[in-house]
Amino acid sequence: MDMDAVFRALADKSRRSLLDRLFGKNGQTLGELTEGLAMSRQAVSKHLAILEDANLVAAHRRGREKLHYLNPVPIAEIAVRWIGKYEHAQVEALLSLKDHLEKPE
Amino acid sequence: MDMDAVFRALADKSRRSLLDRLFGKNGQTLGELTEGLAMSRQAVSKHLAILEDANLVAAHRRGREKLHYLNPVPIAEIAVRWIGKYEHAQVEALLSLKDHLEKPE
DNA sequence: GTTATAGGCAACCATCTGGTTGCATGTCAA
DNA sequence: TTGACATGCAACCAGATGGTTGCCTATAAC
Repeated sequence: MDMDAVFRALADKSRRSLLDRLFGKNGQTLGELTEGLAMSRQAVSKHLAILEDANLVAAHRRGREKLHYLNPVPIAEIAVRWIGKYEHAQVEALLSLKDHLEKPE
Repeated sequence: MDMDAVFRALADKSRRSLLDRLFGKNGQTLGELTEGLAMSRQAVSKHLAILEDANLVAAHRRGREKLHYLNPVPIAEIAVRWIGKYEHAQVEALLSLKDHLEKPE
C-alpha cells in the first residue's frame, strides 16, 4: 500500500468531507456528491480522483453515472501500521482483543 | 484540537520521517535531526515548526540548543476521533479494553 | 575578547495544489 | 434523432508548499 498517497489524500479537508459523505451514504454519483458544496463539479471530480488513486474510494460506471464507494481499508491499515508505531504497547494489546473478537473460538 | 493542522502536518513524508527519528530518540536538537538528511538545516527547521504548530512536537531551549520532543497525543486523538468514524464497532470495543488496561481495578 | 557553534529570520524560487472555465463525449429519453 | 443529462478532458490561474541561500543573533569555549 502506498501510505504516502493515503496521507496526502487525507490532508485536505474537502476530501475528508467527501469521505464523510460517502460514509453517510455509500454509492453516490459525482453530481450527488457535488450538491450543496461551494465547489464546482470538476473540483469534486479531481478530489475523487485523488481519493481513488489512494484507494480510499472505489468507483464504477452505471450507464452515464459513476458510483463512488468508500473503502475504509487504507485508513485501518494506517491505524495499525503507522499509528501503531506511536501507540505500540496499547495497539498490541488492542489488536490481540481484535483478533479475539474476530475469531471467538 | 486542530485536526486539520495535524493531518496537513502528517501529509509530508519528510515530516513523518522526523517524527520517526524522534520516536527512535527523543529530545534531539535541530542539528542532530538534520544529520544524514539530504536537506538543509533551515528546511528541517521549517518542518519542525509545522510539527510544533500541529502540536506533534514540543521543544524548549537549553542554552544555545533547542531540544525537540515527540508528542504522540494528537496522533492518538485522530485515531480515536476520526478513524473511529470508519472503524466504529472495532474502535469502541478496543477502547473499552484500553480503559480496562489503564484502570485495572 | 575572539572565535566557533546552534539556531533564527527573510528573501527568493520552482513546483505542487486546488480551484476555475470551456468544450467534448457518452448515454438516456422523447 | 434530437435534446438533455452525467461525466471527462484540457488549459489556465492564484496561492500554498518545500526547498534554497545569505546574513543575523545568541551562547559556549578557548
